[in-house]
Amino acid sequence: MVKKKPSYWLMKSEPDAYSIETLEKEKETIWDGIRNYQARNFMRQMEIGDQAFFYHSNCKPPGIVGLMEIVGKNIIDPTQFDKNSKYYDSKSNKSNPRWDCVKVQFLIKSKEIISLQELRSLFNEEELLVVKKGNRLSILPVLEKSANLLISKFN
DNA sequence: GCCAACGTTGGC
DNA sequence: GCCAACGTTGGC
Repeated sequence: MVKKKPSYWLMKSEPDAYSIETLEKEKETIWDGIRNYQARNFMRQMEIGDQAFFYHSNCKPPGIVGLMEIVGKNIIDPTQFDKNSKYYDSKSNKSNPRWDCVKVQFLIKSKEIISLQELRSLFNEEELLVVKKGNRLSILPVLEKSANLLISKFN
């Protein structure tokens, strides 16, 4: 059987909420709390075996800190039904859940953060969407070519 | 369907 | 804290 080439993604998280260090300890997690349709739809496009760069946002400095692998998909986000969660969504219902997510597994941590500033010196907006000013999407696709360059920067 | 008001993200 | 860049909501 021929194995499909993985696609690459970038997933943002504020390190105060969930960091690469936490993922390294826990080994895997479900990427819950996504409440943006475009970001959700990107997760639906992901396939098992795809890889995703872990991006620390809203911190100093922001940037790429590691790499993960997609190990599960179409997972109902449980926080949408949890009234105590900040991600509770009163408009979602269990017979037709609005929010689902993927499960990710820790692969590697970058020796040093690849800061947004450095990313801007390496890529233009087309080569890596996260360098676009004002880009608020928390999940983005990454071109294979850009992914290869990024991975080579990890050591 | 339009659009104003409002909310959120996230860099700086 | 400021603000740019959107996404969402709701009146009409």
